[in-house]
Amino acid sequence: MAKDFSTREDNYAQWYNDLVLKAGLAENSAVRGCMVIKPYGYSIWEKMQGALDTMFKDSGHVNAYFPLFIPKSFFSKEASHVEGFAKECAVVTHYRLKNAPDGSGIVVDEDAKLEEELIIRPTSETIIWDTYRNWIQSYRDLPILVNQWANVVRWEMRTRLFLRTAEFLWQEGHTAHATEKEAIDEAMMILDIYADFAEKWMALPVLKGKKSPNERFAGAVDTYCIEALMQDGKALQVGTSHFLGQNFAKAFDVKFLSRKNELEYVWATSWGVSTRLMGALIMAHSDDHGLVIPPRLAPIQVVIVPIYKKTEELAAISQRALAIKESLTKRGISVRYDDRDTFKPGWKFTEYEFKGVPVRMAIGPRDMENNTVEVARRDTLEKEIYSITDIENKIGHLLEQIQNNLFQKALSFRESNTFVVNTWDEFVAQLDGEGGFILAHWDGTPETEQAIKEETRATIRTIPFDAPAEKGKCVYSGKSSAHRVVFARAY
RNA sequence: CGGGAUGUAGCGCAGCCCGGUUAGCGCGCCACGUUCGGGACGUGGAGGCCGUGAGUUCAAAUCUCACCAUCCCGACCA
Repeated sequence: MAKDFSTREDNYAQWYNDLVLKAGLAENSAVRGCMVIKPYGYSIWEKMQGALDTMFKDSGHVNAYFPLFIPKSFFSKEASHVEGFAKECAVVTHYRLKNAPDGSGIVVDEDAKLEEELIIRPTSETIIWDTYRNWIQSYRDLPILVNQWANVVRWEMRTRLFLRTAEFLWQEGHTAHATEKEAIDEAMMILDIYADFAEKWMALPVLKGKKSPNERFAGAVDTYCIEALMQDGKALQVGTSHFLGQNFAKAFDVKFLSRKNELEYVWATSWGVSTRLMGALIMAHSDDHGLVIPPRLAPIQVVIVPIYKKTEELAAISQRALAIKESLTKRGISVRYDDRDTFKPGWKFTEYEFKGVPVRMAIGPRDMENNTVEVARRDTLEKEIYSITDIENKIGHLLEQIQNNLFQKALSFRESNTFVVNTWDEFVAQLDGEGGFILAHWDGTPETEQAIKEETRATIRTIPFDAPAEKGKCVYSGKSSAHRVVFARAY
């Protein structure tokens, strides 16, 4: 099949990397740890943005934009927040360059040193809560339901395209509320939106739950998350929603007068998903033939390839193809008609397969005679001859079917890779074998979680909301536990 | 930041140990012709500061040192 392309079994990490590069999604840039997102990759991200943005707005949120730079002093106001991010911050110290006196090039002008260094945002809680102080005086100013689409920078040690880059794109929601309950409800509602998006758009089944204290966001009271399982048996955190309590309100002195005329601190949430979703999408569905993109996120949902020997044939085929394209477009399906004569049909087949286009149509002389098209679906690689009557509805249904099939496939993969484990030996054996989600008892202490992590590299991915009550003994300490949690090795 | 590996044409690699004409090969690219229902073939052609910088030498892709970058495995994280 595709040349120069690793298989999953062969080398999973290499397979992923090849896929991203060769399908034209992204590539490494001249800047360490930062990627160039190429047009095809970016168009998938735009689809994700579009769907999420609509969901946020439908639930009452509005978009705004805050600065890329944050004064250093803001960072130290929330103690655990600074501790969590200090080690990975890019810092701006000067604002001017000059020619080197010895003519060796451009150097930093030491006279242009900033009074106070600026941090390039790793996340925007601090600058936003500093701003909210001015926006909030009364309970009537609440809630504030703001989202921002932005880039952030975290100086990561080791980067991987989409999964972990020094600069990444994301959205971060920052809301302010009058009561604790309202803030928790908000954080939970957003988690539902994320889960809905993952399952309905990305065809990616996710577990919803709470993070253990060790895995909690720096500065949060509680972190809720959605967690997915990748094909190599490793977990990927795809989205988080944090209940921040009054931590940031206290740090930035954001108070409001309640109905009872009492001065109270504001309750907060923050939540985000990033271009890491691209990594999740790629790893969840793709195969050894290349990318597989769920129809609802595919920039091109249907590609039509003409097959002809002589140019005279092409005119008639094109007429047919363009008519089909128009009827599909009217039904809201995005179609590309690829009549380039510079590539052969076989080449195009492989190319679109590699790029994960959900449906491919071929129209040749036989089809012209029989009023048919050959339809190939990317998810199963099956081919079928369709009559062109009512083609737009048939293709519409097929796209829905593919979307559902991808979700079901991912779901059954997750189910068959979720294991109930009761002893430490089983626990270790499972991790060293096929991996997957491991349901095990945990005594609830950070010490045990830390010890397990050090010995096995596995972490508690989530404490599922729907975990049934079940008395048991911690796999590590043997102490009692009320329910199972989800362990896995993670990206 | 620790361990390992790799930087030679757009991509994948050979050459390096053992220094010596014009640095090769496959794919891709360009032109023309034959092809076109699963990555076609022929003929001709273009394309290289051998990662960067110092050094050793009459002579460096090749030897030495430093630096930079990338990938893999850890620690950190969305």
